[in-house]
Amino acid sequence: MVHTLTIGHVAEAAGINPSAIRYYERHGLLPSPLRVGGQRRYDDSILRRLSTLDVAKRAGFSLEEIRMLFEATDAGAPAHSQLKQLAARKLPEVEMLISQAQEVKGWLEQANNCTCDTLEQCSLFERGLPEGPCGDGCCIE
Amino acid sequence: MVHTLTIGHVAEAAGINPSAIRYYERHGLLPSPLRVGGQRRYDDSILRRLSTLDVAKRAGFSLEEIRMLFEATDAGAPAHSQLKQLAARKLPEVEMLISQAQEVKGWLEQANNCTCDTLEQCSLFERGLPEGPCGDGCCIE
DNA sequence: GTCTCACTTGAACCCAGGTTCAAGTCAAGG
DNA sequence: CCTTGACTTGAACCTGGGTTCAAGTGAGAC
Repeated sequence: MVHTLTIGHVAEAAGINPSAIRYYERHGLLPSPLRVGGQRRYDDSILRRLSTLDVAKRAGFSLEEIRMLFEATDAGAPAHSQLKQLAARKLPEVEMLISQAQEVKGWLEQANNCTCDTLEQCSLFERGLPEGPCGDGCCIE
Repeated sequence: MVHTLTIGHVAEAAGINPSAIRYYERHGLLPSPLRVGGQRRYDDSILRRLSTLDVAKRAGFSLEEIRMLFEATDAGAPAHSQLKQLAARKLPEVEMLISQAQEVKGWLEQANNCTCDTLEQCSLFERGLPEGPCGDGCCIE
């Protein structure tokens, strides 16, 4: 493990912009790397970290949540328990998102059969979709 | 239909902030109301309009899309054809959202069974979720 | 010496959908 | 006349996840 990768190399290998790497570092998602002449130098382990970060992002975790996950496991906490905690928080959110999206899908399919000439007479806009248990507009943007 | 409602009354009746009503008006989603001493005065029809707006928002349309919908139907275009056009654009988006969210849900459920001590060894982060046909992070925020 | 290239930094900007703020106006009530 | 309260406006701010910009630095090639 030699520290030879510049930020540009890492960015290219990970398929992101250098600015994103600096952003992650500033926000505590990546450790401060060695510096050579002021420039960041990385070893291969950064790539695994970035890939983990990417998976976690796509799993719906916010950067703040990922930061806490990294912080805890870096400090020696067992990954599985941290992960379970996060998953337990996220699962209901995702399930809600899915059920809301399915409502919306049903509404859109009905819209495809609409024959109204004006929006005022259209029953699709009568009360429309149920608001969902999480209040207005928090699930579908 | 008398124009007696102030913006505050309308806001209360619709369950939104007066600032939101002004915001909608500025962005062409609501017609410019009568003014009495500079103040906006509305009749009941604004409530139907706001409710339609709300349903459309919850159906996943952006304010810009809703603006175009209102503009077209206010100009006499048949609502059903405008609606179908919008729905045809939105349906694939919503379906994609649902399938992505279901992937995420599956991942989270597996995370609940994880026994790894470190994130590095955890196969959930190996390649993780598929990227989905719409590229990185466009579907689940 | 000087060219170029990749890097460094902090600050400003982007998106949507509003909210909040400061400063001003209007009408009614006392 | 003065206060109070609701309204008016434009401008600035907020969220998250970065990108872009200006100005500067370091190192290697010529």
